[in-house]
Amino acid sequence: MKAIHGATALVPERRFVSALFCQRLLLTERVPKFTRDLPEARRKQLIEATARCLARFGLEGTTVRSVAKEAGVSPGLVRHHFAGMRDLVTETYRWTIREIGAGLDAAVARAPQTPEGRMRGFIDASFSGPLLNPDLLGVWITYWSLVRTDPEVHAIHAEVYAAYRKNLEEMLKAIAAERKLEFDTRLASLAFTALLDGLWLEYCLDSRTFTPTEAATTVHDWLDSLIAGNFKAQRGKPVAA
Amino acid sequence: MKAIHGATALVPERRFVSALFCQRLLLTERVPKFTRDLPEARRKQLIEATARCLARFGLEGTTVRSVAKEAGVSPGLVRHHFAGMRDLVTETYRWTIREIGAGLDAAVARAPQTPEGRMRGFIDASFSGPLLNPDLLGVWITYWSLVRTDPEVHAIHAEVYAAYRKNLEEMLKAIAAERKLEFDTRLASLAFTALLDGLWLEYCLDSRTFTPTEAATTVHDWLDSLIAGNFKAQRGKPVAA
DNA sequence: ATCACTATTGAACATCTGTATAATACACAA
DNA sequence: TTGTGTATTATACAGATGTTCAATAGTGAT
Repeated sequence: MKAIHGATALVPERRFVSALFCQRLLLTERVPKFTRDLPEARRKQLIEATARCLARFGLEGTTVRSVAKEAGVSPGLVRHHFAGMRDLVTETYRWTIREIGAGLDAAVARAPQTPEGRMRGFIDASFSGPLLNPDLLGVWITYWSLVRTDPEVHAIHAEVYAAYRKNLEEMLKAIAAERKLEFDTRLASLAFTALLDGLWLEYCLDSRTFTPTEAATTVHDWLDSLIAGNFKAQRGKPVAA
Repeated sequence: MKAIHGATALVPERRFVSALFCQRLLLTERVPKFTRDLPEARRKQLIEATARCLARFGLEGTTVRSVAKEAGVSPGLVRHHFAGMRDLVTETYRWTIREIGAGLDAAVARAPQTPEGRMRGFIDASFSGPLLNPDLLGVWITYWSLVRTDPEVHAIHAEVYAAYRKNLEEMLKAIAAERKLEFDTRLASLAFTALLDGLWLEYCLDSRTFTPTEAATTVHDWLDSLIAGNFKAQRGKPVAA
């Protein structure tokens, strides 16, 4: 389906006019029509512009022209720095993953360095800061869509998500060892991520339903229950008819 | 971004050749180039074709032509039965919601008619049958995308999801009354839906990570814990630093 | 200053999109 | 069989899309 952009104006048409710029004008110096940038810096600008477009318009509304407009450059530049739109979106995927992962890792590192402390830091970080930005869901939905369509993105997803859950499983194992608990850490990490992601998804879809604090409380309570020894999932337990 | 369709062939080009058709040919009767259908029937065919396209190609790959091809009709027919692509996709949204809702309601009705029995029937139905079809996620992702973009779809979502959770909250209240438990049913239904939806999402994204049985077991265990009195979420409880 | 490099632009291209519309022909009634 | 309504087709159209490419002009080196 063709994209239906909302309002026409996406980004201020005029370039940013700095003091230096005005000074140049007064001194009748040459006014540059554009500024050159190192490829690395320009790539980052384009990636961030792509993320903003994905958040606002979804994959269908993220085009060479909308990204270029958002970044304040000409459409041709996109193809100069990336192999194509497909490449640009995939790179934006990788970039977003790294950003979020780094943020979570930092939160865990800041938390009290006990097994439980790290886990609780992870929970709180999941419902605060940049992860609570509903726009992030717009970007993430695109990735889910691509995970289903694009084999390359699917491979990236499988790898990243396995590491994500393995990391959590290690934390849960540490808690189990510390508290001398016995439970299936694989299923526990599965339940934990499902609860966390489900709450995050629902909050981003409609933030009026509950507060981030309530979401965090819900997961903390789940962890309380786990620590109290109430998690008893066993692999292969038959489902009630 | 423009859609990148996979293989060229989406649907068999040749129409279905029935025995009756061959008989007509042998008898040198007139061979109809197309068959007429009641608008209602044709609308349903187009809606189902749209759902298949959404599942395979996502929103960007679902076009007037791909839907028409999938349904085995000419592109013009789409506009004859629907106001436009936007209308067709929205109707497909409504249709999918009704299908799933009816399936879940039927499963609940088949279950043992006790508060707990209905709840467990709901859980099992969520991880069996048509809901386990990973293609459904492809359709659902489209809706999430539209919920963020289209105010009309957002309104539908808010309404449907509120009813969905209210229904679950009623079931939880019945359990609480039966077992004489005291817990915040709103937060409990929130946690339940988050756990359920999170597991469903992850399974559809990568079905090799765990089995549907394990997913159902996880939710059943959560319910066990609730019934055992371990759910103690209170509204406004401060989050641990 | 001048030069060389290349980041950047802007327009052109074929293709795909949703929509509009005239022509067609199926199915049913008389 | 003939006539009628309309479901259905086929084509046309303007606009949007990804990509290509020659021309331009910043920017640092000389």
